[in-house]
This record gives sequence, C-alpha cells and structure tokens, in this order.
Amino acid sequence: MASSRPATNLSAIAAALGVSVATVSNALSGKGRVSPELVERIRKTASELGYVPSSAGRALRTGKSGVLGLVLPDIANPLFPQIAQAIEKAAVNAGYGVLIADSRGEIAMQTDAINRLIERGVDGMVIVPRRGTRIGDVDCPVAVIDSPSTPGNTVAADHWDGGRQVGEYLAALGHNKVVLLGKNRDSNVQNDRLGGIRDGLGKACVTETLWVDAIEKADGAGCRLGLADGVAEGFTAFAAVSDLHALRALTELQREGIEVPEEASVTGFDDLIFSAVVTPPLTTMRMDMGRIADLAVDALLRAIDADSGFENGLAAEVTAEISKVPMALVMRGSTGKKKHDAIEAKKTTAGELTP
Amino acid sequence: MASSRPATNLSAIAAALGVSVATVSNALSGKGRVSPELVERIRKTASELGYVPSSAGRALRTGKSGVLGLVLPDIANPLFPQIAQAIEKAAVNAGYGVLIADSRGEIAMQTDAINRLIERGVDGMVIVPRRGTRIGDVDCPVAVIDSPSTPGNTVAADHWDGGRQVGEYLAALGHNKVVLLGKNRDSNVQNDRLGGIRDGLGKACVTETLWVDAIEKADGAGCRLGLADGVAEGFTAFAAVSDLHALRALTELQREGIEVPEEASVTGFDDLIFSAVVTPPLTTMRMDMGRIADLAVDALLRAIDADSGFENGLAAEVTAEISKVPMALVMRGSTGKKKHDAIEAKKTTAGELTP
DNA sequence: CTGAAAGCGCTTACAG
DNA sequence: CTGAAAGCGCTTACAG
Repeated sequence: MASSRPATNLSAIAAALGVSVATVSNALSGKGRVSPELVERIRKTASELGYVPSSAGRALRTGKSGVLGLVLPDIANPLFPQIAQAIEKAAVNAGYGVLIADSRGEIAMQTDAINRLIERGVDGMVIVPRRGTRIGDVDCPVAVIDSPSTPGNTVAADHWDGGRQVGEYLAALGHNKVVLLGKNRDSNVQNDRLGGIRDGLGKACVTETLWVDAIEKADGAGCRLGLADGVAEGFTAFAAVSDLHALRALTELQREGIEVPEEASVTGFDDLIFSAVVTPPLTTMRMDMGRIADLAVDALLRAIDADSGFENGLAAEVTAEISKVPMALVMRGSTGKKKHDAIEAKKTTAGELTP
Repeated sequence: MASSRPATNLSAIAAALGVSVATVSNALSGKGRVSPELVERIRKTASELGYVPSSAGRALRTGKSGVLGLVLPDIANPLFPQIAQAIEKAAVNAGYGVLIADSRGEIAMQTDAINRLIERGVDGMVIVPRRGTRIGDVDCPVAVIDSPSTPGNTVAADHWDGGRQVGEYLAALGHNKVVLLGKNRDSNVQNDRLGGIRDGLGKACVTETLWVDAIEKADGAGCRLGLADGVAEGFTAFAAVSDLHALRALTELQREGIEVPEEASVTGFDDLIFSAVVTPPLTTMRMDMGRIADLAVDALLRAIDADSGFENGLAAEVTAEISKVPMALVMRGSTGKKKHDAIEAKKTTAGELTP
C-alpha cells in the first residue's frame, strides 16, 4: 500500500497559476467574487494537483473542527450498531465527521470519554448515557439520547408508548397472564417500556416481572430463566424489554418443548439483527433510529450555531426540546392468539393433540 | 446543559505568569529545559484556567492530527461492535482518536468513506474491506483487517485454522455427515472458514454446503433453510460460518422438534452477543479481536512514523507483515456426541424413547 | 474582480 | 533555564 505526500496547498495552486491564495480560497469555497473563468482554471489546477484542503488549517482559522463526538456507554451493546449507523449517516449528511468514544460500561469512563472528545476539538457531541447517569456540565454543546423520563435535554423514542402498544397487542390476542422480562431495575428505558406494557395490557391482566440480572446473580450467567414453570402456571406470553431477552426466552421455551407461538407468545424490543431470521421470527417494537439521530444531530447543530454567537466566555443554552419519537410494532411469527384452553387440554390428556 | 467558552490558550497562561508561550509549551509538554518550579506554576495556572490544548493548532504545526480512521463495510454487521470496540481501545491506548466511516454495504461508498476520512486529516486508517474488494492506493497509511488469503498487507484471524478446529471437534464427537452453512460464496473469510471445517472433518466425512443468500434469493428473506430434511437424511451436525446462521439453524431445528444437541449439533463463529445466552448456548469459534486490533493499530503507527520520514512527495511502503491471529474454540451446549443410532431408532419405532 | 496582510494556537529550532 | 520569531494552511475583513 503506497502512500504519497501530496503537500499541495492553496499556495501551491496560487503559485502554479500566478494568483493569490486569497483568490484560490475564494474560488474553491465558492464564496463568489471571483470571475467564472478563473474559478474554472483554479478548480482544474486544484484537482490536477490532487489538492485536499487541510482540516487543521481550516479548523484553526474558523474555530470549528467539523467533527461531532459520539459517546456510547458500551459499544458491545447490541443496539449500538443501529445508533452508530444512524448518527454517522446524519452527521455525514450535515457535513460532519464522527469521532467515537466508548465508556465500556463503566460510569467513571464516561467522563474520560467526554474529555477525550473535547481534547480532540469536537464541535459538539451526542451522548447515549449510561443508565441513570446525569451528564454533568460539558464544555461543548451536547445532545442526549435516552429515555424521555430522563430530566434534561433529550431526544428519545417513546418507550412507554412502545410498551403500551406491545401490551395492547398481546391483550388483543387474548393473553391475560403475561411474564415481563427486564434486565436491570435501574434503567429508565426499561422501566418506561415495562410500565407501558403493563398499561397496555390493562388491569385485568395478571403480570409478573422477572429481572434477568437478579436471576443471573443468583444462578450464574446464562442460566435458565425458569420460564417453563411460568407456562405451567398458566402464563401464555413473555414480553421482554429487548430482543436479546426475547431470544433467550424463545430458545429456552423451545428447548423445554414449549411451542412458540402456539403455546406461548414472545415479544421483544429494538428489532435487533437476528430477530427477523430466527424461527419463529420475533415480534418486536422498533424505534425509528434514523429519525432519532436526525433530531439529535439537528439539535446539536443548532446549539453549535448558537454557541458561536457567544464567543466571549458566555454560556449558551442548548435548548433542544424533549422529543419523543414514536415506535412501531413489527408483527412476526413469535406471537399468536392465546391458546390456553388447548394447552390445558394437552396437559391433562396427553397425546390427544398429536396425531 | 450549559457550555462556556474557555478561550484559554498558551498565550493566556503565559500572560498570567509573565513568561513566554514557548516556555509554557515546553513546560506543559514536559520536553524538559524548564525549571521544575516554573513547570509546577505553569501546570497549576493551566489547570486553573481550564486549559485544553487546541488540537487544530497542534495538528497544523505538527502535521499530525492524532486521529485514526476506521472504515467499515457495514456498521449493521453483527461483528462490528467487537471490531469497533477493540480498535477504539487500541487507538486510545496509543493516544489516538477514532473517526468512523460506514460504507453501508455498498462498494461504491467505500471509496467515499475513505475520502471523507482523508479530508478530515486522519493520520492513517484501519479498513475492514467489503468482501472481495481490493483497496486501491490510498493516500495515507492503511492497515487492512481481512482474511489472510486476501493479497496485500492484512492482519486477520486465522479463519482456516479456526474452521479446522471446528471440523476436528465435530469429527471427534463422531459426526460424519455434516451440513455447512455459508452466506455468500464470494467471501474470502467464509471460504477460509468452510475450507478449514472440511479439512478438519476429514475425508471420511460427508459434507453438504448450503448458501443462505442463494436460498433466500429463491425462497424469500427469513425463509426456512430446510434443515429438518438434512436430519432426516442422516446429517447430525450443522456448522455455520457465523453465529447468526448458527442461531438460525438452532431455532429452526428446535422449531421442527429436533433437539439440540441430542439429535443435531450446531456450531458457529465469532461468539456474538447472543451466543452465550440462548438455550442451548452456542458452541462457537472466537477471534482474539483485541489482539487483531492491537496488531492493526501497531502496524499503522509504524507506517505513520515511516511516512513522516519521507516528507518530499516520496511514497512510503507500509510493510505490515501478514499476521494470522489464532482463534479459540468456545465449547458450549449446542454440540454433543453424535447420537445417530438413537435417532434412527426413534424414527423407526416412534415413541419408544419417550416415557 | 483580485490581492496583501493579519491571525487562529501551536511547536521548534535558534539565540541568549 | 528562558524567550523572540517563524511558520504550519487556512479564511476573512479590507483595500484597491
């Protein structure tokens, strides 16, 4: 892989054409006030010489790096690809680059990650905060992607309403004993989703919540969740706060010989990469990540512009309104009508249902 | 979220202390030749004033941005989190930032992505190329992460040997009719893995390869792979080139009432996020992504240093040796001894095996 | 329509 | 041990 130093700059172009660097700069930036013919000649020479503007020179002069930071609680999080892709796309569309910073799940590293980005001169940053973390004062414009129930300027999916949709859907299917699967009690997002599910299910529905972290703490990582017991007790649906846990439930149920969706329905959240290809495919609640990213980046750019107005040590308020982006139900094969009576029949007169 | 302009620079510190900017610079960069007492005073003042060095100023002066690019074929790829996390970690350890560029699966966008990074002034970049793509001459140091069978300077896991380990493991378990699951015929990585699996399985083993892309093209996205037929034909193991396809196989088999691992073993690659938590957990072949990232970043930094030596338009050769990083088998519950006889018995005298 | 000049913040020889 | 000066490449008033 060869690499050659172009070393072409505005001066080189100016020298080649016998004009001034100011004129070259103006011509290339299309700021007008250069004759069309000269612009054409300058453009041609620039491309012949393989001119690539120096981002450092421009950044130093303008005070803007053209780079946005993306702070993530944990890149290993299965939802991260969607977020990163959407933010990168939104940023590129706006002419910005994206610098990533991973706090690898540790709260302490979140501050480090933010500081690294500031040292690299980002113009602003999108932060997906660690559960429950409040972002302290950051010395540059910030947009937060989190749950709407988090205080502060955030853009988020309407997790509660997404949960409500899941609950209503399951209720409409006839389910009235539902197991809810959460991971961690401290997560705003998860609590919103679960609250919404209970809400949508209605008061008539019996509900039990299992916290995966708590179960694993007691029984070890990757242990069974004991869902077959739930089915034995008459639960007919399992609603998880993430497709990862929905998948876990699906495979555990299948392994225990419980058919999904005939004997138990399973729902998840986020439409993760595997959700459409498992058998049966997972019914899930999807966020419009593209829209969330667009809103976050828009808010950020407005804040950056506003910030530029106050060069004299004044604080600029980033006033992104709290946005709730609607979620959408993706109905797939892992959910079906409640068949509790049939299950009961099977249990009492075993074999009757099989040919 | 308030944000204040620090506007503190070397001059401000120098002025506050009545010394020169050169001294402040030397003191802060620890280049010596400043008296310890002065260094201390300068440090103190700098931190009091909230001094953050200007990356633009430094970059302009030194010609180095301190930023590495990471070009990805598709952020949505399930392996991406591991790669991104490892590269980010390696880069941060080396004092670099990471700018991401996603080519969203389109080959044409790979060049765009690379150019965007060059325009942002990265010192070098790590490229995970799209299947079969050759990276053309890029005007900055490049390290490629791909299959070792790709020509050019690459660092990669030893996919072939990983496959061989899987094959030997399955053979040792007694499997002699194995279905291989690939996605795309053009992928070097997949062909290496599959070749290795066949190699490890040995000549005595009957092997059949299913290409998911081809099946989906015929039967639609997310369709069944028809694996139950394979079991009926006497195949007892399914070895996939990725955990994603292994998961697909696992759930399809489960859904068809075939027990894993009792009646069929399933193996994957990459130890994706879900692999440890499904039931049964997936046996998989894991890369040491941390090591791969370290090697890639190391090679890149050497290339960057070498490059600095040739400022006069000369081409510098990036001579990262081709490195093959070993892979490691993670044995979990989705694989077991071949029980073909038992399966045969079950098929002929149905019901005999169930209580 | 074009150009000379200043200056963004930093580092690095060089001189003292 | 400390400082004056140059210059990295760019953009932007300002003058002509």
